[in-house]
Amino acid sequence: MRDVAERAGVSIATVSRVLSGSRPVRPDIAERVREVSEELGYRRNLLASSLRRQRTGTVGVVVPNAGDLRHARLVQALSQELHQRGDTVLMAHAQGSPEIEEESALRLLDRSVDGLVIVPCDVLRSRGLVATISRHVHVVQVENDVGVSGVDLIAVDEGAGVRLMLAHLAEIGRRRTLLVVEEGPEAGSARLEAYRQAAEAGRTTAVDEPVLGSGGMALGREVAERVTVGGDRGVDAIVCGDDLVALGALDGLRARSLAVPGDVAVTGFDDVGLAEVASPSLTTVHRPLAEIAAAAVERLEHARAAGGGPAVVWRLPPTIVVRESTVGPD
Amino acid sequence: MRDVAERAGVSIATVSRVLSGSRPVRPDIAERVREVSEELGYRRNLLASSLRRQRTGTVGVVVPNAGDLRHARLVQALSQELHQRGDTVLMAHAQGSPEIEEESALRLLDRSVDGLVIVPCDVLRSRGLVATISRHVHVVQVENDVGVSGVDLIAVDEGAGVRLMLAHLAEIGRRRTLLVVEEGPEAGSARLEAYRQAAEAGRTTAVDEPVLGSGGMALGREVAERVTVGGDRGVDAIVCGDDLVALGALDGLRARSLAVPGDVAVTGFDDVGLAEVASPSLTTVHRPLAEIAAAAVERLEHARAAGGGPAVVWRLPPTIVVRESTVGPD
DNA sequence: CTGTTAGCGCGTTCAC
DNA sequence: GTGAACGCGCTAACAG
Repeated sequence: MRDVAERAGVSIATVSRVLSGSRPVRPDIAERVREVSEELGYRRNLLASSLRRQRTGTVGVVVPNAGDLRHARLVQALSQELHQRGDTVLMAHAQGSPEIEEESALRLLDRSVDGLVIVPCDVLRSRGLVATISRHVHVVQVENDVGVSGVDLIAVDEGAGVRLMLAHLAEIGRRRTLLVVEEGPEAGSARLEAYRQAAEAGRTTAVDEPVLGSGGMALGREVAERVTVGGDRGVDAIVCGDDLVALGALDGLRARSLAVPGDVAVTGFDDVGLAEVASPSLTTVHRPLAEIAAAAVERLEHARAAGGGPAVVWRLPPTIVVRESTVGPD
Repeated sequence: MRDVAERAGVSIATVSRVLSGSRPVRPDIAERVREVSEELGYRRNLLASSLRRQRTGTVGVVVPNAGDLRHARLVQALSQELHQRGDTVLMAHAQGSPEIEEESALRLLDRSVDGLVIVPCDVLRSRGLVATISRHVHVVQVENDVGVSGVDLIAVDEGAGVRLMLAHLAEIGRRRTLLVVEEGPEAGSARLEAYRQAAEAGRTTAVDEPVLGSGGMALGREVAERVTVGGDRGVDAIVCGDDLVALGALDGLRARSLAVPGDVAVTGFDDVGLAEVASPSLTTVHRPLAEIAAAAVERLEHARAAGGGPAVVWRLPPTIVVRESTVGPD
């Protein structure tokens, strides 16, 4: 920076002002400074800048598992959004372990991130971590709520997703449904609740008790292999808690030579890459990751500008994507 | 840090030495310092440390598209590997555009990353960027080679993958193969070449000219719909350039009510999540992402320790994962 | 082994 | 509008 200042015949402070745009500088002089720094290939050292300004222009992103498509897409959306605002992403992934999550998150803190968005990997065991870091930096939780007061939460409105799907099914004359969701305190219960309410309100008919289980694809396959399909007592649509389970269901039905959606419709949840490559492609609830990312960044921006303010809880409405598994040729 | 020094009755330098472990300190004193800093909840400011040491403990990772499963898994593997070494990941994704890639990478440079691993998004148009950044920091390219001398390259040995797959097929009596790959200067040609050589050497029979095309799933579906299967002139295995194409092939064959692998086997390439959820599950070439990540990190470590040294080109051998689409029940 | 001091490269007070 | 000097928090070099 000294070199640039000398070559441009100005002081080092002027160079700083031109390059950071922190204060007005005479246009001709500014132009000259820019030329010289271009010429010398000079770039300011953001480390020094950050140290001085107490702001780094970096945001920490912590996800349970970076290799999972859902989180990968979220990171992508966040990264894109942050890039636009001139920020850089410091990424960490918990590898499914609260211990690693904690260590990673603290490391990001040590690097003085301006904000942190985290998908807590365990609703219970991540709680202390979120409480701690939220005392140092603005934190926004995504998806999972660990229940620390004063911390933002951005999630999708799971209940709305279920209602949307049931409405679609009702519209195409499928009211004899079976719900299959993965167990877990997280999103499953909200969906279950919404489903039960819909059944009580008569917007769908719960042919059987909802199936709770685990095992991803295997769960769906298993259910599909034993469910009674068609007729007065049978099911005409299997509503799955995520796309992977739905894939399993498709597989199980195929093994029985049942047609989808001819004999029975199948629906998923997430729409993060699996649904469109399934065969038949899956009608599914689309998780609005771009909107989630935008909302998270908006909250960080807000905190930066307005300081504190009360925490918010935003449940964003998902949309539904209709594909072959409910209205297809079969 | 001053506070800690005072409370522990030592100098600020001693605190630094204890916490960074840069020099031996008397054990009792060290213990006391650690206690005090724990007590005060003190954590050293890595920004200041980095500024002083000219090393940040961060590594930049640039991928074409963070939402793509292949790159997501790579980032995951890298992140894991780097976490172990105590490093943090600064992530950027190019969103498919060389311009954004360039801007992102330069930003990472401005943040003084210790090293950079990049999957160049365009073999031609990313060249200048790689040349530029490699003058400032140790760069390791992954997958795509932009052809700048002196820059490491870690990739998978595509030819070996094809040979492995053809050997497996031959072993189960499938020699009448058809190759279907996506066009592109990148990996496709290496596979094509390996295939042709195998055909000439009589290790497989190319029933027809290899199909080059684009469109992912649609490409595979289209080929499957028109290919002649079985008999003296037909195909008994479709070898696809990636799992998505293979998925399309499965779909196309299903539409014709042909059994996989009964009537014809299908194989993929990548094994990053799609192959195991396909139905039937896909026999595929496994891209060794963990090994690639480990190799990349090893190179960075090497550069850190040994300084320069000549650049390396490592083509890692893939493995083959046998699933239902070649040896299944059908 | 420990303390003192200088300075990493900037942004920001102040005076002018 | 511009320049000089201080300090962000830490580590490296030296002296003790």
